[in-house]
Amino acid sequence: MLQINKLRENIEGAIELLKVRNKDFTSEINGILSADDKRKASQSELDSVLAESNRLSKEIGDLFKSGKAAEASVLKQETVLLKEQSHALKEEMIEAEEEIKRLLYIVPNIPHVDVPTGKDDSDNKKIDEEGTIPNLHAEALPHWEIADKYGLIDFELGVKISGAGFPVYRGKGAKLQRALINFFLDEATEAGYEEVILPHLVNEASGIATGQLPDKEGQMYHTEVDNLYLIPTGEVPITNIFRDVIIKEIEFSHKLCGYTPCFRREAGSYGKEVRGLNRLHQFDKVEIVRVEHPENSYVVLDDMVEHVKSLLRKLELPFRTLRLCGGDLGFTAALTYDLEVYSAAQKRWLEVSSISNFETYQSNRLKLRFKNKEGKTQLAHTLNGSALALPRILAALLENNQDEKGVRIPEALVKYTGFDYLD
RNA sequence: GGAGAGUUGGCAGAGUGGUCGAAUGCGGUGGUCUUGAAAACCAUUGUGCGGCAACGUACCGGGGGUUCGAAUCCCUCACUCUCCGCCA
Repeated sequence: MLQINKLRENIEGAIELLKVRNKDFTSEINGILSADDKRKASQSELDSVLAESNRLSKEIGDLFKSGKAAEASVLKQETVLLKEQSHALKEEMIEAEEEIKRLLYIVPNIPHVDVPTGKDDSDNKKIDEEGTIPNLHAEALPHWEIADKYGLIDFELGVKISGAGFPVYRGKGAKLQRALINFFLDEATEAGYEEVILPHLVNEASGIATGQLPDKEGQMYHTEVDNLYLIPTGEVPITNIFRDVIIKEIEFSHKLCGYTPCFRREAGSYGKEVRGLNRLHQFDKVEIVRVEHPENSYVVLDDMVEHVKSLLRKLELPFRTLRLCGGDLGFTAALTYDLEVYSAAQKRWLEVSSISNFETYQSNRLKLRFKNKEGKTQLAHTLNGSALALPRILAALLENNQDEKGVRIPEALVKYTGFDYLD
């Protein structure tokens, strides 16, 4: 959520930048500011009432000790009124605080100046494109048919065990999956990220801190009995490592990576968009997360994009980089780059990574701070990205590398798979 | 799942209802001493909110209550630990 004090420094500027999201937040922001004024006013008043009441309590204590019970009970009368006042003021203050919170939860992050205008994903700005799109032979198949033909994935079996969107990987398909996970983790570790293995179910506080709750409750699977949520992305447990943490400035930067399965309800998805591996309820992903000094975070964002690009190059996949436009930018992000690979048989670009700088939007909810040079606590910047999400990578690998007899495994993966060709 | 114990500042660990934001030790930071370091000694060292500041106020797991006054008493929830049971 946004920082009220920062907002005050440039109210018009914030409203202007938010317009890139195709919505006017003037009334919400004014609401926040006036509720904050109200909060301050009632708190000041409350503080002085409490100060008076504390003073009286001390006096009463002293009087009792010196045996002046009669005088003490006179003072007691006075505290009754103060108590009533303080209750009323506290209620006022809490009311204002709740209003602030309610509004802060519905105002998204302020987009970076570089965020292009646009309505939806068709307006995302292409930054670059690399690799060559393969010319497939006449009988080229989409990945779900390849997966079926060579016994790599059994979608029907997944339906039997769980339901649609829960594929079963078998044999070399499973091995390939594990190879990709190991490859991504090794590459991230090589790049200086510390690997972590974390819980796949998280509590409510974690969901709130990274912004999935309360706004996107319907996206997550929820276990009623224990009140835990299945993670929709590794971002949630990894970033929550830093909840309620004050780090020392010299401890920048933190670089973490982790493999997790991701669980998404994807309510409302249907049709060819969700065919095969395109959209699943459970999928595997390696996530990279960074906690950075505000001065460095945009350099770091580029560095993360570079890392992901290097993975795609090693996998020999054609890809393009997009800067998300205001209409497509996630709620909590200030700037996001998407990387898409070309899936040659489907003739579609598939999003395989989304890399974002959240600036202080997430850290404000996380209470993730650092001590700056003046010794003051200040919010750190958080960033994360997929490096990478597996299913669509697999889809592109299968489709792009197929020939009449089978599928070629890219060189970089062979030491992980132990085979270089699927047939 | 059953029985019991506990939750205090970065950590360890005191705390009779008022003088407790909280002893003490360790750690951290600054300094003295030293060629340098260690040791020793001195000082300092939680977070939020309001305030230019002085200062005020809140926070001793969360929430509620009793009281003029709660870290301390009561209720409730969560979590942790120990023993027993079950179990990969």
